[in-house]
Amino acid sequence: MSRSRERRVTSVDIARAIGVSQATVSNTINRPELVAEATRERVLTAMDRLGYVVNGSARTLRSGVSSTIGVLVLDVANPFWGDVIKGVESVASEAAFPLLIGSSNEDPDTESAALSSFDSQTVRGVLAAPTDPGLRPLRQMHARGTRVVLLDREDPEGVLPSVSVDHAHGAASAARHVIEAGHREIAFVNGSHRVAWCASRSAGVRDAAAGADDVRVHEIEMRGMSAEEGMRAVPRVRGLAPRVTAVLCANDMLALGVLKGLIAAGVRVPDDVSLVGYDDSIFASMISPALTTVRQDGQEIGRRAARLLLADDQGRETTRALQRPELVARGSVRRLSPRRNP
Amino acid sequence: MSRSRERRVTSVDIARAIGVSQATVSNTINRPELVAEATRERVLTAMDRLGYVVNGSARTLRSGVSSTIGVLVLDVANPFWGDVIKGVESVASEAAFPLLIGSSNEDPDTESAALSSFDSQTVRGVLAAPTDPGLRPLRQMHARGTRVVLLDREDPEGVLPSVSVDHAHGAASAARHVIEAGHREIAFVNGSHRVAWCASRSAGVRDAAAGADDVRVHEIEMRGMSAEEGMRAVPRVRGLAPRVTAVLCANDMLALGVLKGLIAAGVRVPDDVSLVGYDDSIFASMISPALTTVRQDGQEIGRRAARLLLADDQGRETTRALQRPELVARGSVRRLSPRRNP
DNA sequence: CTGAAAGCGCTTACAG
DNA sequence: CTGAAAGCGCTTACAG
Repeated sequence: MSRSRERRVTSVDIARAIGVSQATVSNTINRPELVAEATRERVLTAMDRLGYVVNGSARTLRSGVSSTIGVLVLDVANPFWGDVIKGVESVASEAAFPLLIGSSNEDPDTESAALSSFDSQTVRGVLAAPTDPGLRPLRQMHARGTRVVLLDREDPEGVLPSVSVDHAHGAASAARHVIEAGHREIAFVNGSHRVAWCASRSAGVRDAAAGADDVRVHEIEMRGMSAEEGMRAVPRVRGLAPRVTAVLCANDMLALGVLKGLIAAGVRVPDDVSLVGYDDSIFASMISPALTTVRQDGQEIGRRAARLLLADDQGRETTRALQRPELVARGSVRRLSPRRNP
Repeated sequence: MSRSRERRVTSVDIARAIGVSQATVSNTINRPELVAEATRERVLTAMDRLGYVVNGSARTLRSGVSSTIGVLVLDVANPFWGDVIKGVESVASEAAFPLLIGSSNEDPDTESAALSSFDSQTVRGVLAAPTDPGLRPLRQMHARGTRVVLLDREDPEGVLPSVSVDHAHGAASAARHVIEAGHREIAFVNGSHRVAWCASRSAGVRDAAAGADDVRVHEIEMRGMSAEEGMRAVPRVRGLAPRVTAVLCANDMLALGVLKGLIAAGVRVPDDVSLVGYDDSIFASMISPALTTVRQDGQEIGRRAARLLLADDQGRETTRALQRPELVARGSVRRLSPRRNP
């Protein structure tokens, strides 16, 4: 009835209740092998009966380490990052490590605010997909002894470990797929090059094009990577048509927008123009035509990053994990010419 | 070079550096109006120069309150919950309140583990979408003085505040839409009734059916609510056919699976069978046919819940916010007969 | 195997 | 307006 906020029960309460010292209570939690079986039983029973839950702040303050992990993503509402978080969560919760979440929305100020908030919680480690190209705040935390693992991005200076994706490889495989199908004039609807992986994907596409004859890539750099931005890209794509016969996109959302815009303009996919996305989002196989795309496994990235963070050794061998995205061929690409090599 | 984990700078370091007391440092952070302008300046400058960041554990331990908010969702990887988290995050980050995230995956044990982890962090409050129908752990936390706001669910006993969605209303509007279009034999592919809102939606569908003549609802209760489960439901739906002319689903993912299964079986949507989803997921407008569905705004739920949690008063008036989902009519429902009322 | 004591870094009355 | 002191709830050597 009353909103009596009863005082929380502490380790002293437990100790008093059964006539042992506070140290013994602490030991049965943290070093049970030091405590006699009978004593341990009594402590455990009392903790259960009184509803004891350890005060994490006191523990962290005293021991100097906490078990919470900070995760900084670009956008919590984006399903890819949701998958990454879920992957992290699955390994962290096994070890009973709480997760602190921040979303930078690609704003460096928001990012550094989130990181310094992690810092003041003295997190055990940070998993971060940084926006700030300089990685300054992360390097500082690392220098101060906090473990850091970069997500979906490598450290150019090679000091911070990372779990990233070979974006250039993924984008190149999309480009090769389309070139293989006989396309020669290709548009690439990309996000801003200030986003590291957009730049990598651009490089991948260009590499693939350079490795083939007569291929030309027309890159269109958009501000965002939403379906709306994809629709906005369509007039520019059509300005390039009819020469352009294939459109590559930096993600499935852009591809969705391009598809919608193309259909609205009476352009048929893949009959008139072929289309390739990136992400293999949940809907990619469901739209019509089914979208050819490139898959990267967000949960796996999250799991590997969390394991890397929690590994005792963090040896340099495993320190730069690189996932290879794979092409998922579906119905949105049309073969233009017979294979050149029979 | 060296992995020297330099000791973190503390408020004592700041105090010593400029010859003031620790209390003055603390005051310039927490009660700046008590500190002379000149002193304040010196403290601030020193903090900046030395790279001071407050130790949250010490602060929480001493003051007895922390600012971190625990958020417990059913599944971080589900876009709806991603939206909710984003909404929470947007108001929490304004107030510089860190977010602790837990994902129960609808398992009561995982849920109570996450909650007790929140508990030991002495969170300022908890936003939770509980799986445990008894709400026991949440009531305990509430009794102990922790603020609790239920997400997407009401407290039957009326003591815990909540921000929920009128699921019955949403489901009823989907059913009415289809009845209005002339359908009389309706399948409802639902999740488990142990999930509170699945039960509510079931009630809403039945209510709508009861309000019309000759309408029969065949509910199919699945274990999960993924696209895979939706595909698995198709044989059972077809067992009901050809009588059934419309299929309602508890979410868009199920609808997606049903759609896929139906197409694979050569059933045309909406020509042979009409289909309605729930959520208005990002892909709903993009699939073919565009999915008629019911929209609930996850970000708004998150924002309202966070505001409710942080409100100083938490008066009883605003304490049970209820969002009304709205029907989004698109192409997946076919009108069977002319309107009955001209 | 158990206990007494110190101390982590803050905030908060309380004096002055 | 500023400082000295206590204390939040733990963990951790250290004695015994």
